[in-house]
Amino acid sequence: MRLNHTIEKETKSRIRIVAEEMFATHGIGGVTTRALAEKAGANTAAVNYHFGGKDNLATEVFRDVAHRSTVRRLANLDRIETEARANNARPDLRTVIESFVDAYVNEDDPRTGLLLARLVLKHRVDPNEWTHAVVREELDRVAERYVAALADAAPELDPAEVHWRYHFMVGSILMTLSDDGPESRLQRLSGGLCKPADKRILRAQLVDFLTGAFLIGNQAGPDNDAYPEQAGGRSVDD
Amino acid sequence: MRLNHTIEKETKSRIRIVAEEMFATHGIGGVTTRALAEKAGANTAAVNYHFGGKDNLATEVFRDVAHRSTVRRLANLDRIETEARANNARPDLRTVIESFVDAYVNEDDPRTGLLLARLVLKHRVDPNEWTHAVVREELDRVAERYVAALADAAPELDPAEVHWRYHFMVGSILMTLSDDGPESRLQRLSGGLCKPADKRILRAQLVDFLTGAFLIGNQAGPDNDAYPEQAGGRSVDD
DNA sequence: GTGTGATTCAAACGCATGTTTAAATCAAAT
DNA sequence: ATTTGATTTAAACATGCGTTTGAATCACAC
Repeated sequence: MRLNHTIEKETKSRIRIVAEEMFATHGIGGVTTRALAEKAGANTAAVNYHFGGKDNLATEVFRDVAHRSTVRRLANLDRIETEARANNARPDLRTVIESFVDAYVNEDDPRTGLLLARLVLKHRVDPNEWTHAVVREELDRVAERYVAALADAAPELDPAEVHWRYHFMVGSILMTLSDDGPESRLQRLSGGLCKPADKRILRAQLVDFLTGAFLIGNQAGPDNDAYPEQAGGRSVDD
Repeated sequence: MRLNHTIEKETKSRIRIVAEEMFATHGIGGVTTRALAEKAGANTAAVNYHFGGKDNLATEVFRDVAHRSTVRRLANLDRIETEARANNARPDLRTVIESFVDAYVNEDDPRTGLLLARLVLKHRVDPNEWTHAVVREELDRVAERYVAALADAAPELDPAEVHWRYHFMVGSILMTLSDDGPESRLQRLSGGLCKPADKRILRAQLVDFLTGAFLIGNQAGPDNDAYPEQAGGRSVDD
């Protein structure tokens, strides 16, 4: 085995670090083996030599990111629930939501949330062997625990409603995170009023939005089902 | 010019129809020229002959879908606002949201919403010349009009907040639509409790969720900023 | 029928990308 | 110095894709 104790880091480590950085910046599909190797100062073949292929590298990177976020969120939930039990109270809805959002939107570590968004969006747009594996094996646990916590914090909602709203919540968070950068649609349409890059404000806005969304009291208005008409009037036979 | 009045439709039309169908089913990146041509009973070269390339075909299909939905939504908004003015009242928040959701989630035409979701998600995951053009030229108008209508219907929110929440709303709708099919994460995690394929229920759930999300009354809880700690204990110094 | 322009077709092209190969290089052990 | 096994390298390979080509075919006008 090579024991290079010189200044330069091991090639494998450099590739791993550059990969995470590039996946966050350019998205998963936007990173080629060649560009990645070049930026890491390594040969193209080194990626396959050390990781056994691009997919394995991506799996490793995203499994790690997902795992870190999962551990942190489960710990947060544990703390919140323990604290609530100590007070003989239900966990506070806003607190639960805040802790969830915090894992994605955070001034200190904007990359983790962005990477998670990239992962899940890629899994949605074109699912994969490895995206499937990472999502199931790393993210499912968090979802289940949070659904339970939300059900506990919002006891007026029945179980199905909690599931629906949890997924709506994830959707709004992920789509907003993927709207980062100077090309941001939100920033453009708001005429610069909203800056998604400011994670502090983004987080506050998300928490306000989502807390309201989980509160009950949305009795159907008088004219529900007011939009049955459809463009072109297609029939319902497909 | 060829004037084929026989039973079989023109090749161009067949390609166009099959393209829309396949884009909805497999996503934009999941459709190859070859597969498309085969399913349309045409030669691979026919796609380029009739449309001048895959991108042009996609542009045409999605511009059309986006345009139809835009026209319909603007008409709906007009009607709502006219009706409100006639009653000397603000437009009803729930009604506005309902009309927005309706364009994406509808029992009669599930494909339009799915296609719109595919378009915007593709634009997010890897933006393009043509996705950019279609989004800007067909969807921006709707966004602006709806932001205005929502601001009118929820006067307690200041303009920036309305923009934020509009984009959160779009996010939850699109992510949910892209979670269709038997592989649905929502369906799996809810143990079959939620069926995204049932557009009727999906729409009702979305409207409930979003109406709550646009209501004010989310004063920050007692322990706001309760999650400054970050994995590794980073500080909040930016 | 013949000519004409539009359309269809099988085949090939060009390109980008992930991967493999086989030789060269390196660091450490002997 | 030699050997050894790990690593690095340039180059080639394999594949999937959108696209182009040039000949064949078709519907129609004359």
